[in-house]
Amino acid sequence: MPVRMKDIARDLNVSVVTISKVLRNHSDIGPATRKRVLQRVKELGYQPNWVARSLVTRRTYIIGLVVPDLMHSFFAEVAKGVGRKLRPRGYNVVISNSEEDSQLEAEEVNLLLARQVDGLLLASAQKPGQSDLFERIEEHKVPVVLIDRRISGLDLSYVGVDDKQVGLLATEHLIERGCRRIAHIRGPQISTGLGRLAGYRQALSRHGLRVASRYVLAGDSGDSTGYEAMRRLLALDPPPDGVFCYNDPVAAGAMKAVLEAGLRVPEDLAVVGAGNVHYSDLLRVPLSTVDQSSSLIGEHAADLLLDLVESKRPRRPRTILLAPKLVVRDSTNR
Amino acid sequence: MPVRMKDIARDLNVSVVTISKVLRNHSDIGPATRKRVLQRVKELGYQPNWVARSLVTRRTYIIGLVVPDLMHSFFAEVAKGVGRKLRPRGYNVVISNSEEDSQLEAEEVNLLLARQVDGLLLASAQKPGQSDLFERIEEHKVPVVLIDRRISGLDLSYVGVDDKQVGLLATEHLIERGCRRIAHIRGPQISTGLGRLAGYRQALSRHGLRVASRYVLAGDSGDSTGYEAMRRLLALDPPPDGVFCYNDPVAAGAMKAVLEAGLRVPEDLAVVGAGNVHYSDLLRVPLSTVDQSSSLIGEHAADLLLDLVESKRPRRPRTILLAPKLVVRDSTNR
DNA sequence: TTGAAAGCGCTACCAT
DNA sequence: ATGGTAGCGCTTTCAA
Repeated sequence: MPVRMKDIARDLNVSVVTISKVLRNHSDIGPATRKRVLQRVKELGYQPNWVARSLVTRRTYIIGLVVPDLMHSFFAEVAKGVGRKLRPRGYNVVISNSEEDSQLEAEEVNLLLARQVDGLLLASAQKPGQSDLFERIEEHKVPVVLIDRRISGLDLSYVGVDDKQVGLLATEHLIERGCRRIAHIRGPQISTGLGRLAGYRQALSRHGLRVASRYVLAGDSGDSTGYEAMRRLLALDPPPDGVFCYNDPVAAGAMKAVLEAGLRVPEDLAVVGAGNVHYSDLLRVPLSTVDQSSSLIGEHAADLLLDLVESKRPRRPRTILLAPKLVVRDSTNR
Repeated sequence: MPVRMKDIARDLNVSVVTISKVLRNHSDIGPATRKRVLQRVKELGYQPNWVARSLVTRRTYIIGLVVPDLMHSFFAEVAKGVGRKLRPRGYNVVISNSEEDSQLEAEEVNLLLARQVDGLLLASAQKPGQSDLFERIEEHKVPVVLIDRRISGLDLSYVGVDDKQVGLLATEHLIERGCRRIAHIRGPQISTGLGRLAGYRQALSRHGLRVASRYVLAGDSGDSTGYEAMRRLLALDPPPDGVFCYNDPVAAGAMKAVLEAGLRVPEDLAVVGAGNVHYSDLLRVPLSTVDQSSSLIGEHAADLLLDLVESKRPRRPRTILLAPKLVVRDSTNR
């Protein structure tokens, strides 16, 4: 039903090959023929069938982007950055949501591989050594760039921020603002969560503060866990006077719990998040946070991946570490 | 390099057809052969090449989802709902960001059509009659379901809320809370923006309030425009004592402007948004809004589309209108 | 400058 | 129950 090259070729009494060459700006075509072909292509509104083309070229111009949660606007922003770079180059992006589940993630990646994607952008929920996912990717020889989360022991390209630095910046800021009982609501046991935790610990010990383990609570990455964790922290005696949260959604949830308990932010308890998602400025108390230049992460990752995809010979993995930046707002302004 | 059916066939001394049948659970294969095949498939980690399969079946199991802005978490939530329904059925979703630009949107859709997507989910930025986009889609015989925004004059399946009702609910709520000078920060000139505006007007006239045109300001859909628009509203004499905003991001921006001007929400000025995005509860003043069951919209749209895609014979377009629900929080609590 | 032939990896159809 | 043949729409190679 849709127009094929064959149809145009028949109309014009030329071969299919000629059409194909014109459409790909092949040089060895006479100007007259080229013009006739282009004319007819426009008349019929012909569009090449990418499935057929992909089968022979082995290039789909599809990039797979796997994120743990699109609702977390950090990842939406990364996705936007990725799209901004990839679209003008003719690529489409398939976005898969792993829901922070490594099993689901593996299935999604397998599907993407079966679809012959040209490359993979992965904010992985895998714990190290948890699966053979990366071996599969390796086998398929599909280039990968890790985003936001690194996987230890794997020599893959990576774009993200220095997470230890994130933890350091946030925690030292709290210390500098006079907090002395600083809690941390941790993230998952992946590079970001562990790195920020390490930064938190280092900041405390660097300033001679004790790391009280009861002040470190496991959460995961949503605002409801921030809320729950904060309620438990408030029940401690003495409660903390500052908290560094894994990310902004967690911090938003935590802040809600603090205010609900009748305490003031930042006077009674200062709060810092991480990620600088765009609504942080609009929260009950505008949230101090550590900016990760999310859309830049997406753009850099896309660039790195394009380089891998389009270079003929294998290239060494590269790492781009962006410097986190502290953004001070009211939630620590005391 | 990757394993093909041909390889397995050779190993096992059977034909490619046999492999193909086993993998698709075709009935007419002997249990012994089936077992041998499955065994070898597992050993080699074989995965069917979807590109090749698609070329012959004319089904890609890819659905295109076009949204104006992924960063607006309403659409991220819709996308999540869509994915939740489609993934278990073996579909992948290509998400395209049109950035509220109808030109860009048309290009994206064309690319998706060239990719032979099985169906299209479209939150369109097209103004009526603006382009031949829908004719192209029609030609390709690719099923479409419109999301959130309808296009007048087109008989296409649609899932969304009754936008006039959204405007009515929000505005009547403000009236009921004692507001008398009610402003509206409008959205773009598409069904959602126009519908909500109509609801706003109807609510006012129903209660004998004058619709002062200077109280209706054009915005588009982001928080920065909400902020700007609100500053202009506050400069009026008398300023409004209530405002209904096109959506939650606009409302968040508006609220920021109000508070910055030293006024109180809701005492001096009550604010209502629309969309009930998940962080609305966490804003400076928790935001009253009209819920649109965003992820349900995504799920229903996916269902409708699947029905269109998988039914042999053409089906009539269907419309699913979800009832908007008022969510009262502090921003109107007076 | 043009095109005939082969083939990408798979499935549909029809024999056996 | 199994497989040979043809073909999906395109590109690649090579000959004319």
